[in-house]
Amino acid sequence: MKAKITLKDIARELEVSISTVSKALKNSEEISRDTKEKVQAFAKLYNYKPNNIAISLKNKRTKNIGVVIPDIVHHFFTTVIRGIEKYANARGYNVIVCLSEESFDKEVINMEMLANGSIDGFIMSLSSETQQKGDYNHLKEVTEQGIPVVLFDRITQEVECDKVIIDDELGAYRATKKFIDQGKKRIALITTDDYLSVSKARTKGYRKALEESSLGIDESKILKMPSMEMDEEVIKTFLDSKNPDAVLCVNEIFAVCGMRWVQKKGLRIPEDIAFIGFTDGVLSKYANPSLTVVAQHGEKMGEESAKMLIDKVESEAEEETYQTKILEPTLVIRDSIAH
Amino acid sequence: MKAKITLKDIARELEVSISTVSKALKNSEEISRDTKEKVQAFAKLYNYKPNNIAISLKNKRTKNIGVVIPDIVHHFFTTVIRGIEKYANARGYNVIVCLSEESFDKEVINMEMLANGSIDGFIMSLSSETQQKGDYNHLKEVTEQGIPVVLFDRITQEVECDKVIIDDELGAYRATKKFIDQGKKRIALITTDDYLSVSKARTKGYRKALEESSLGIDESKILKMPSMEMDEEVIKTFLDSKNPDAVLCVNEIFAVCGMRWVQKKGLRIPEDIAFIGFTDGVLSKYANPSLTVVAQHGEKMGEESAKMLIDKVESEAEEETYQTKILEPTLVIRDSIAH
DNA sequence: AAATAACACGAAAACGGTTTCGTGTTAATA
DNA sequence: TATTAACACGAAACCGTTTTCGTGTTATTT
Repeated sequence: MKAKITLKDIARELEVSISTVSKALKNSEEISRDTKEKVQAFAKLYNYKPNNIAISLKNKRTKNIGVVIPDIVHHFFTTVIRGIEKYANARGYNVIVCLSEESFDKEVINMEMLANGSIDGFIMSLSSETQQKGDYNHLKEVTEQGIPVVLFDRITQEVECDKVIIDDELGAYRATKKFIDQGKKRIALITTDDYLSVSKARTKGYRKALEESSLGIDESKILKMPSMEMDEEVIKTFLDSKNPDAVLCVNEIFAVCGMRWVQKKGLRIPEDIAFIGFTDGVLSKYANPSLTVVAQHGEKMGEESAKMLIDKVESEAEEETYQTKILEPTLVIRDSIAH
Repeated sequence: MKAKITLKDIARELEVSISTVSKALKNSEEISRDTKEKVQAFAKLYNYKPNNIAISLKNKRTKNIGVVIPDIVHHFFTTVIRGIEKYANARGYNVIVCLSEESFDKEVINMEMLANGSIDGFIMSLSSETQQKGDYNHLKEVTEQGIPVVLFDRITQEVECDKVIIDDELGAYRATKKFIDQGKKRIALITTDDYLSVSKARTKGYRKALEESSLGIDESKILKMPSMEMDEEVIKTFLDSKNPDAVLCVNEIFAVCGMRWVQKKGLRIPEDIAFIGFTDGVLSKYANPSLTVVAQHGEKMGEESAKMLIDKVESEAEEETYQTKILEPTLVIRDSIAH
């Protein structure tokens, strides 16, 4: 086992000072060509690499960014991470991933763990519990400490920071409009409770489209799933009793479950009943029939978030100006609707 | 913006030395009760938290572990990360995720980035390119530097380190056996090229089961997909020409595509043709019909890997003894086979 | 020959902690 | 009263860098 070599080692071996070695390796004008060559050759020979931790301590920059998300086993978040990772890596940053698992406490603990020097900034999406509680003090604390934060997707207006979202309302609006244009009359919505910012926005878009049409809103055709957990029975009962001819779902899973059930009953998709979901994940692509979805462009979202964060981190100026970037959702047409 | 407070700040304010503050906060016996109370109260009031970087530099432990995987948008790897994260977090470690994206170069670069003090150890799964090249010098280098490494799933025998795998051969064997027991006669295999350690093992299990039976092996019934990318046409042609009555697939996607195609042709699943895949992901669960799979227990694998790594990191002893943990795969029976 | 400038390098502080060892003060002992 | 022990704290080294500033040596200028 050959241990890592340090500046001190090189200095001792070459009988020069540590500062000389440091400067020589940085090709400083201060050092003679002879010495520089000697030092650099030696460093290469012994594969010298500066210690990241020491550098971090010195310039108070870790080149790490902390990502706190509710759940990683979720296609959307996974793609966001990929976007973040790719972009951050290209700019020399590493990504520390923490999972809140939809828990307020874990979110707080994770942030505290990272906020003591481990990272230069946060990218995060709020846990459902946090959104329910409406307690954002942990966020306010880190921003007050001068640590930049970028919120994405599940955000709140109560924290002043950069944000990246997709226009969920618009996405739902367009999807619903699509149904209306195709002559669907009994358009249902399967969503979750309103405390999730995204579900709320999607419901709003759904309502808006219906209000603008001659159909109007039938409150009974809106199913609010009590939890994030799947409960197939609830969906089945809902579909059986309301008998919709089109269903908008706030995620893939609700849609796929719904499709499976109505097919079992002998209905044809999309002739008898059409489906549109949210999130362009593997499920939608490989479902039978393949599912039309409102794509959220997670990877793009990750990139944008990372860009905003790193730009802020690296900007000297302490501007107190924050922006919210709104990405446009797009409808990915597949076989679960007519086309 | 209130900046973070340091030991020095407390010392100045309270007119004691830095060492006294440090000791007082650690409840050292050396310090009088009076002073301790005073310091602790002050620290709490100003919400003092030690700087992680400084501590890391001092005791040469970062409490970070580096995870390098080929792809994060892949259910199996995602569950592994979750397992790692949960376990590591419980023991006070953070997880830095790096993506090799199946590229040898990125794998090397990522490891070099992290190996300079940023992490205490690696958990990784080899990129396909690395397995193809058979070049493991980057791994050998870090282990020689004394950085512990745990390889999982996609491993190699050429590097001496701890390993966690599932018994892929056994999984494939059992799945194939299942087909045989159910009276299937034309059992096909859809796999990838052999350079992936897992595909190789699975193929071996498939062969073993057939050899033991009266059926024997029909080489033409083995389809090696040229790349990781999906190519539906290849699968369709294969299924059409070989007309199998059972198909074992090394992942979910091959299986789901196959199912969709044969259903379109009017075949019944599982009566006319049965399917078993690998990886117990969302696809299998929500496919139509739901897919029987060999579950790989990614989360468990992640936990085990994290446990092995952290144990090694924290063990003072420099034992040069490595173990390979083999997890048992289990068959998750769903509607794509008779039961 | 003396003054000045350029050059090449080293000493030391700093980042924020931990830890060893030394020391001045007080209390207990002989 | 002199000696010793216990107590409470501080100085300083250390982790591995970066960076400022000072300085001795040589080369250039007048």
